[in-house]
Amino acid sequence: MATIKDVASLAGVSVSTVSVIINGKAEERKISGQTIQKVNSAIRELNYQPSVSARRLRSNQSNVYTVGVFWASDFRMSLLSRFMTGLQSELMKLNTAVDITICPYESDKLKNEKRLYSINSYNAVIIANTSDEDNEYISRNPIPVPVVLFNRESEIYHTVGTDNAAAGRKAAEHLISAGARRVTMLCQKTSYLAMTKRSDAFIKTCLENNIEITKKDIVYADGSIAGGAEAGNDLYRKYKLTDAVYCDNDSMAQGFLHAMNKNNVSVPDDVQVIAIGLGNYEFNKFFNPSITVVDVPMEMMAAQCIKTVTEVASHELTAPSRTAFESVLHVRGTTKNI
Amino acid sequence: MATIKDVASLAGVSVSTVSVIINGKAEERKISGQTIQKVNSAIRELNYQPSVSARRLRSNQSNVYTVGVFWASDFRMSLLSRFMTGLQSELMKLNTAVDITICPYESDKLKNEKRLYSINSYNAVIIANTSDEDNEYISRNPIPVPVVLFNRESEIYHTVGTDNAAAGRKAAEHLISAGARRVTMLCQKTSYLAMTKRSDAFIKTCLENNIEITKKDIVYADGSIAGGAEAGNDLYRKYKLTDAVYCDNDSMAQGFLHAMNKNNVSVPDDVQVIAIGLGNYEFNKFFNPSITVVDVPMEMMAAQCIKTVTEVASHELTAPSRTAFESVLHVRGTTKNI
DNA sequence: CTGAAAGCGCTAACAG
DNA sequence: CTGTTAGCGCTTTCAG
Repeated sequence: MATIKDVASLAGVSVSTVSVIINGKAEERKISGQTIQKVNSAIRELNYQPSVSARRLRSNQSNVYTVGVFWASDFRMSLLSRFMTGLQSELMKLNTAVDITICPYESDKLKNEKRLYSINSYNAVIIANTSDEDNEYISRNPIPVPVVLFNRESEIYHTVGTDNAAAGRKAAEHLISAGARRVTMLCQKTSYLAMTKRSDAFIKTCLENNIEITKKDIVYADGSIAGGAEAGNDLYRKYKLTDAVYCDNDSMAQGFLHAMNKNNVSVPDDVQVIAIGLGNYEFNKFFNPSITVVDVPMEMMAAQCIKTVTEVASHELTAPSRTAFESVLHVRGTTKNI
Repeated sequence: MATIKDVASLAGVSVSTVSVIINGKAEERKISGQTIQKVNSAIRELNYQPSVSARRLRSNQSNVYTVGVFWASDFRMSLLSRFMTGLQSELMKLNTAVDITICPYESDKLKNEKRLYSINSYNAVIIANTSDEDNEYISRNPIPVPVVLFNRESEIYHTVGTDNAAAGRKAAEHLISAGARRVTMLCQKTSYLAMTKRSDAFIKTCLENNIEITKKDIVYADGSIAGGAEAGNDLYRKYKLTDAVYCDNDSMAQGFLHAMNKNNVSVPDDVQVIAIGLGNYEFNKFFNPSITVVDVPMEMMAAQCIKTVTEVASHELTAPSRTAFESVLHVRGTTKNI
């Protein structure tokens, strides 16, 4: 990367002249047109980019606290909005400037993110959506800046999450109280801790109520809306529809409901549906039919991430902390009200 | 903001000692436990934060290009995902490291964003969702770093957008070809250029086809799903439902459709609905009923923002450029197929 | 075991 | 009209 010095020497002038020109003060300082020309062509030739770091440092405004948010770049991108909304609400309460840099990463490839393992990138990082493999990696290879892990568990990092087991249990309890007898689980292909916890609790609660869930009752799909629709169509075609379906996320539920609608399967009369609410609250509430969810309070969790980050920054927090928020059941149109 | 120097003098040691300790090399360098204690308590007392700028500068291996994305912090936050997906797809093609910092701002208050008017914050900025007022402000007060304006117009900045007028026209043409005779427009309360362009073209096209749209045919709502639902319920209660409704965004359409569903109004038999597709493509496709939209290619536009930014950076672009992508009509279940 | 000092890229005060 | 230079906060090499 070319520096201002390189530009200066190529143009045959001093650095300050270059600086003056770059910052649009050429007129004011009466730099000759010729010099401006020389400098500009040097800039172009070297493809010079001013260094923001140097400028920030110099301008003493260097104390912007910079947080990197590592977020999976797949279909979970659609959950980013809700997270950012939560972050923002908390950031507004702060009187310090905080820069939020989004670092999308490929699932299972968190190890390739050099910015995670450099002290030169961010003051702190928030890591979300880690797969089991990613989690394993970061637990073995400590990250050199403060970390808040989102909805996962860790021995060495701060965590902010929800009571995933309770969420699975709540979903099962509601389905059972609504009269479900045979249940199908719609899960995401790629396994991660939060899902495992929910699923285990769901299965356990069902079993306690004499509903057995075996391998064949679990369907794996892409975690997207399209994935849910595909699974729904598939179950319908193969006459495998049970009287209740648990979806490990709301996107799949939306797709599933679309498939039911297309196939004239009545919800909740023929099939009841409950989902874990990860996406936009309104999407579920206003879907046709409106979807019963155990909502994960993403905004509160996001806000807590910022709180934790600032507490760490102010050295109030030393040992890894864990904060969990309760998920909340919203009974709506896809389950029966008995 | 305390610096490493302050820490050093409070602890009564040298800067380098502090640095060594901070970076976990105390063992390696055999710093005495006592010194470590002194330094750590000084750090805590002064609430010391290492400056990322200084670190980045020093370790000039990471001369990261930093782009600020200014995005309205209201309900449009839900559109951020789609934008980020587009950005990311383009960033991955690059071989340079680019940091994307999200700067949420309050609509009409862009003028308060100091980071926009400082050369010390970002190498370039992308500005989205500007209200008319915001646009007016930034056109009068030139921003000192390269700017790409998203889906707006400007004399002085680069713009990336869509053919808004064409989008409005396409929506009208489709509605007309589907047999609409009396049309209601559902628009957002806060006016902004893209909406105005679409609306004007929509109205004009209707008029050309002998459908007159007067003030009373235009309903203003909050641009959210809830806003659309409220407007839908309101129209129903007041017997003001026409045979076709144009929604200036898909969120409002979803809410509107929910209201229709609740009130047992059949879509598209009783009311046809078409929307401008700003949000997630899948949400509209898999909604019940699936929604006919004129889709704004947000991902492509986002990708182009990055392209433009890099072209500006490499000095290929000098005069303000404008790039526009075509919106595309997806005929689905909320309009009749005649 | 600890400190002095150079230098990352940039801007601005001051000097010619 | 243009150049010299100090210094922003930090890390690291080299000397004690």
